[in-house]
Amino acid sequence: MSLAAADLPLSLARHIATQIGDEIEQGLWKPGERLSEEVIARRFGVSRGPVREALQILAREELAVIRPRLGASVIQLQPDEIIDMFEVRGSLYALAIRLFVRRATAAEMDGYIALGQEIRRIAAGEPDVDPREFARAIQAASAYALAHSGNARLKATMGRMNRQAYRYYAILMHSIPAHRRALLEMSARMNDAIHTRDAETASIEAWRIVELNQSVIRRILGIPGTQPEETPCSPAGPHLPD
Amino acid sequence: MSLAAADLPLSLARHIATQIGDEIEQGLWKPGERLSEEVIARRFGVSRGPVREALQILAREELAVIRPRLGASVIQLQPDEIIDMFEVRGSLYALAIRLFVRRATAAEMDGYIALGQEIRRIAAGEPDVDPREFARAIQAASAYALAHSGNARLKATMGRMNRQAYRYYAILMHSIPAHRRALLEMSARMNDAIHTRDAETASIEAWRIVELNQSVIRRILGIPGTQPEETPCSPAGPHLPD
DNA sequence: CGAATGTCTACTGTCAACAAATAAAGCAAT
DNA sequence: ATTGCTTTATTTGTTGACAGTAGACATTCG
Repeated sequence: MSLAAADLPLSLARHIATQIGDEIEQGLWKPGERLSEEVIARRFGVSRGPVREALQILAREELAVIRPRLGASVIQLQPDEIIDMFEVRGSLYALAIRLFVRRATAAEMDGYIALGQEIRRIAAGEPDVDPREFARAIQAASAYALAHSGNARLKATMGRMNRQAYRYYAILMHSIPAHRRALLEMSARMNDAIHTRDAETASIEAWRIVELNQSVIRRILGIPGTQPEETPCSPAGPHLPD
Repeated sequence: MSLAAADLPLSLARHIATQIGDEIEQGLWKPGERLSEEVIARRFGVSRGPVREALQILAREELAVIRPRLGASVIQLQPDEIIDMFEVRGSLYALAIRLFVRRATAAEMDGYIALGQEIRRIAAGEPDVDPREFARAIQAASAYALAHSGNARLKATMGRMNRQAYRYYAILMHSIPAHRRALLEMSARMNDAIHTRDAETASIEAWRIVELNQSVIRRILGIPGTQPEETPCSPAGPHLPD
C-alpha cells in the first residue's frame, strides 16, 4: 500500500488535521502560535483525544512541532531553516523535472506546455502582474510535472514540503520585478529543454531557478550566501558556461 | 516489561515509538504485519493512548502505515515504491555530497577521508568481504557527510529515509561482486573529487553511484529500467529481509 | 530594588470505559 | 464442497476524568 493518504473521510482526527492544516497553510495561524488541545477540542466540539491525534498528523506534515510537555505549536522556521528547506526542495524539484522529461507521454507533455503558456500569458501583463496569480501559475506547472514524474514517493515528499514552502512563496513573488523577469527567462529555457526532452539541460535549468530563488530569499532574510558568485549547477549535471 | 512506574524524561509514547521503530528497522517485524494497539499496550504495560500516539510517530517516520478503521501495520513497500524511494534518496545524497564539499572544514574533511580509507580497508579483503561490514562502512561515510552538510533539514529528511532504505541495503551488498567492484571505483572517484573540493564532480559521481545501485535493485526486483542498455536478469524475486 | 523562592493555574500525559465498525466464525441453502 | 447470509468477537474511535509538570505570578529575603 502506498504512503499517500487516499482516505479522506471518517475519523475526526483527520478532519481536524486537514482543517487546521489548511488554515496554517493559509496563514490564519501565526508561526510559533500555540495549538492548544483544549481550545481546538472545544472549537470542534470533540474531546482532546482526536485533537491530539490531529496534532500528530500535522507534525507528520511538518506544519506543527510537538515538544514534550510543552504541547504543539505552529512550525516556525528560522531564516536558515527556510534556506535549508528550499535547498532540499530545489534538489527534489530538479529530480521531478528530470523524471518528467524522461517519462512523460506526449499528452502529458502537451498539458505541461499549456501550463507554461499560461505562465507566459500572465507574465505578459508586465509590469502589472498579480503576484498571487503568477505564483499560482508557477505552482500549478511544477505540481503538474511532479504529478507526472512517475514517482509517487517524490510526489508525496515534495508535496508535503510545498505546503510549507508556499507560505514563503509570496516573498518571492512580491519582491523585485527584476527577479521575476530573470525567473521567466530561466523558466523559458527550462521549458525549451523540457519540450525537446533534454532531461539534463532541463534539470540544470530547474536547479538554476531554485538557486536564484534561494539567493533572493537570502537577500530578503538577510543571510549572506556561502559563495556570492556561485555557479548554478544541476544535481548531477556538468558545468555550463554562463 | 512494565515501565509505567519508571520515571522517564521522554513520554511513554516516544519511548515505545523508538523501541518499535528500532525493531522494525532490524527486521523483527515483517513488512505488512499488523501493529495491534492492544498487544503493544499489554506488552509495555500501558494503556492504548500512548501506543496510539507511538504509532502516529512511526507513521511520521514512514515505518508504519495507518489506515482508518484498519489500524497500523508495518510499512510494506512494493518493488516500484522501493525504486521510487531510492530515486528520491539518491537526489538527496547527491545534494548532501555537494553541500559537504562546499562547506566542510579541514577537520571534517579529514574525518571523511578517514572513513573513506576504512571502506577501502574493508574492501581490500576481496573477494572475502563481509557484506554487512561493507554496508556499515559505506553508511557511516554517507552519514558523516550528511551530518556535516550544514543543512539540518536535509539531515532529518534523509536520515528518516535511510531508516527505511537500510532495510533493503543488504540486497545491494550481497549481490553481484562485480557491482561492489564498480561501486568501489565510483566511490574512489567521488572521494577524489571530494578531497579536491570539486563539488560538481563529486555530485556527479554521487549520482552515478545512486544510479548504479538503482539498476542493481531494479534487476533484483525484476523491474525493467528506463535505460535501454540494461540487461534483464533472472527475476530471483524480491528477496527482502524478513 | 533585584533576585531567589514558593504557590497557583493551566496544560499536557495517561488511563479505563463506552460506542461503532470491521473482520472472523458459524450456519443454512444450493 | 461452495456460496451467501447472520451472528459473534475483536479492534479501533472516542470520551471524560485524574495525575503530574511547566510557566506565571506573587512573596520573601539579601
